[in-house]
Amino acid sequence: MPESTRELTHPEPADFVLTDVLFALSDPSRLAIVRQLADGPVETVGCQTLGGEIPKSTRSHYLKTLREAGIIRNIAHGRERLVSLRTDELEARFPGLLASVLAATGSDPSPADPTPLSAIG
Amino acid sequence: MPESTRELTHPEPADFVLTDVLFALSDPSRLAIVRQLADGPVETVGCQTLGGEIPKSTRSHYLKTLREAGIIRNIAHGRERLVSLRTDELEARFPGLLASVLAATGSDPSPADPTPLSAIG
DNA sequence: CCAATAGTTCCACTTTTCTCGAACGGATCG
DNA sequence: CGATCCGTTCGAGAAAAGTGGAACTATTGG
Repeated sequence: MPESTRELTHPEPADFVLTDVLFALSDPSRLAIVRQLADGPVETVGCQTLGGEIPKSTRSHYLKTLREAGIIRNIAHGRERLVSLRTDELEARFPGLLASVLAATGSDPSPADPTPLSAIG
Repeated sequence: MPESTRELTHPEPADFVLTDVLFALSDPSRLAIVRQLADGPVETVGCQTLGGEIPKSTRSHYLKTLREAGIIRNIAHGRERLVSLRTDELEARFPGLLASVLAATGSDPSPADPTPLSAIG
C-alpha cells in the first residue's frame, strides 16, 4: 500500500515567498520546532514529539504555517506523520537564509534562557 | 550645536532578538524600505523618501518596527531625520542574515516588481 | 516670535494572528 | 467492523498588528 493517502499541499521552491518564510520563522514557538528538526538526531520525526507539551491543534497550526511557507515537509506515514526540514530546497531558493537563522545564538527569548551576565557587557 | 536633541531609543546589538528581526523583515512594506536603504545610492536618507507615497504616520510605524528590532538607525538631524541600515551591527549579531535576505530575488510580491524572466530560471 | 516643516505619538478602527476545545477522517489492530 | 490512535480542520474568543487622521513637539526661517 502506498505510504500516502492523506496528502497535504506543499509549495514548490519557485513559489516560496521570502516574507512568508521570514514570518513563519519569526515566532519563537515555530522557530523552536525548526531548531528541533535541525538539531535533532534524526531529520524526520513524528509530529507529537515537536514543540513540547502543547495542544495538538496548536502544534498542527505551527506546522501548517511552516509547511505553507516551504520550510518543512509533512507527509503521511501510516497512521502518523513524518515532518522534515526542506533544507536543500530552502537553500536553493534563499541561499544562506536558513543557515544564518539556525546559526544565530542567544536570540530566542525562551523561558529556559539564563542570560548570563558575561554575554551582556 | 549637537545634531541630536530629539533622540529615539535604539537597542544594542547584544539585545537584538532574532525573532523580532525576522518579524520586522516579514512585512513586504517594511522589507521594501530595507531594500531601498540597501540598494540606494546613499545609505542615509531622509524619512520622507522611503516607502513611496504613504501617510507619514504609517511610514513612521514601519520605521519604528525596524528601529526597535535593530535593523535601522533613525537619528535627528536638523528638522528632518536620517535613516540608515545598521548593516555592520546586524552582521556582527546575526552573521549572514541580512545579506541572505537582501540577496533573495523574486520573492517579494510588490506591485512595482517586474520579475524579469531571466531571474526565474 | 510666529509660521512652516518634519516626523513622532495618540487614538480609534479594522484586520490578522494566536490559541485551543471540539468535531472530523484516515489508518491500524483486535 | 468497532475501538483507538494520530493529526488535521472547524469554530470562536482573545490578543496583537496594521492603518491613517489628528494632535503634538522640535527645528528652522523670516
